[in-house]
Amino acid sequence: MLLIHLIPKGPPLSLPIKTRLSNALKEGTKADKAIASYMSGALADLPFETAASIAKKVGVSEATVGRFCRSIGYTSFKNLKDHLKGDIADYPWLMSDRLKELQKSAAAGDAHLTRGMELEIAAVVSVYECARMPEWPRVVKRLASANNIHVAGFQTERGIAQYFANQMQYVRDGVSLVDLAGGNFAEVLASGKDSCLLIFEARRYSRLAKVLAQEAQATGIPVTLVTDPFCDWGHDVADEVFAVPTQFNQFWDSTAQMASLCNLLINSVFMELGSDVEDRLSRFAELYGRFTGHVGDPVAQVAK
Amino acid sequence: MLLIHLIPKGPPLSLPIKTRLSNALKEGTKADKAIASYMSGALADLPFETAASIAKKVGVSEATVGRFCRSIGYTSFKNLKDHLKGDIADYPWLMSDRLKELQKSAAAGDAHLTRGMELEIAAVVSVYECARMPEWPRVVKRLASANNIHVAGFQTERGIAQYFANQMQYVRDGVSLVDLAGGNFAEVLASGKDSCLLIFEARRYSRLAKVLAQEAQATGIPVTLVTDPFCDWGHDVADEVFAVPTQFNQFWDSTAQMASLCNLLINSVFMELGSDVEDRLSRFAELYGRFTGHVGDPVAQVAK
DNA sequence: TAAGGAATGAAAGATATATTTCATATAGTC
DNA sequence: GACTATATGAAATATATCTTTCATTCCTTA
Repeated sequence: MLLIHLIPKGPPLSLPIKTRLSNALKEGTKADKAIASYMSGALADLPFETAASIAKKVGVSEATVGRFCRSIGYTSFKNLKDHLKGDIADYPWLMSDRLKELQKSAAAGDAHLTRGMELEIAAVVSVYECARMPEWPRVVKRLASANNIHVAGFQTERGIAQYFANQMQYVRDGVSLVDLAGGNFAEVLASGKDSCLLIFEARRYSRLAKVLAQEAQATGIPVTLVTDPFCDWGHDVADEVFAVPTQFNQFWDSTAQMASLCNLLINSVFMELGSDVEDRLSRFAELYGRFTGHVGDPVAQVAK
Repeated sequence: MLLIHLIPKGPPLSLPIKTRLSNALKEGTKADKAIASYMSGALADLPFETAASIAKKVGVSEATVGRFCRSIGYTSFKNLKDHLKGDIADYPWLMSDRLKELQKSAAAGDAHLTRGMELEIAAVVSVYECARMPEWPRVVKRLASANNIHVAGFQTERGIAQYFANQMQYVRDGVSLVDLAGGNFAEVLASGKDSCLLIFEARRYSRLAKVLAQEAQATGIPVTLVTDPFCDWGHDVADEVFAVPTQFNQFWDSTAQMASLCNLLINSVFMELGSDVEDRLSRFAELYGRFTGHVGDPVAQVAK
């Protein structure tokens, strides 16, 4: 990168922005690549960004963003945005445009897929409805205060359970993923008074989930169940049941949106714990070193 | 119009912008109407405009544009632009009563949450856009035909990787989750010519993902990377990169929507494999007995 | 058509955003 | 490993953008 400012350096004439970005992706400096990479991945968001907001996200300085824009041929970030408008005028920024675009291409190919997307969006809405249910705060309080949290998921839901457990472990101690290695659920059932259990279940693949819930409840451990809308036994064996839609026009059910619920739940617990958890995250940050300096990681987020 | 500034006057919270504009078009003052009219006609250009630029076009003063925005419920023109991003609410299938209900209760409680939901919905759209990218069919073909599929995810993404692997295992043979137990990636790198690698990564928490990708590519194994939009090294070490949004107004990033991409990918592979996989699933169904008779499980779905 | 209230624009003030400078860090070269 | 050139970030500066104040205009209504 040159030091002479003010003069756009890059490809002098109007190449499309995408081309410029992918050139920078190959030839640029480290920071350049980072910026170019983010920009090309989030083209649709660019109009809403500022040099500073991008800088923060990719972890470089505001100045560098400005310099980068000059290095690929614009005079400034603002200038880049201006060109964005005309340069690829048909690129959709507005969600409604993006949806139209998808529907258009669906007409050619598979409308099936677009219908699936609509269902999946509806599922997201459902998930956020869960967060407004009267039992939600109760679950959150329990997950924040209990001594032990056991998280269970079998078959295809094991991944979801693990996802939840892994993240929750950042937020608090005493979170464990229920393991079947021992052949029974001793770890859960013997874990003392102040424990609770969160089960992810769907498709009735696994009888285990029901058995576990029953036994836990018999032992006096509160049970929260995240399942699909077809589960008929949930309310009998769980203190709270959250139903997440799973049918999105795909060849079989998808429990993907349970992951969204996971994060929502974790976020609520984080809020509940308040500053306690911040200390914890700072300690983690030191531990891992590599956390620092990136927005979007716990420390940076908590700090703000 | 009131003279009290600072307090947004209009419909208190999250009605779609179009609705607000058309209300203003009926009820507003002369200047309001002019602005509303221009804005609704040029929604797609708004991100590039400033209060001043609109003022000039419409023939009012800068101040009036600001006041107008406040009168329809935003705190400023900039605030209006912010809401434009990810504003999906005027899509008929989203105008479900449930969504309206949520938005209403958002007025009472946390608009924050509803805003997060909108962002998450936008992420779903992004995911489905991935499925229309030119590299998508290539990845699908590879995942359908390769001898071995290695799936990797570290730290918080391990759960996602597991989720994908577990489901993919129903669809085809030779799917394995990369394990770090051995301390290296021998299992992947020594797995022969016809292998491929799918990595879930985010937040730069894990250097491992990059190392793995590099080594795999050096060995001639095709690498597909699913990551967040902030990954700056993806394009260097992966044959295909899919960026999934991760920031939903929560205290840290959420990679939940990667799970949605997982299912989409699995579904595509299923389609690619066609009837082969149906046989496989039937065999599974017999094996597990308990599958049968339930809507939403593989057999029932495939049958229909 | 005069009076009062609301709406508006001009300009000053406040804030946000971008650029430049300069000191430091980094990468490449011998 | 020292030298050079480039790249980078922090802080200062400049610029753009938005908000507020206040005087004026416009509208309504008696």
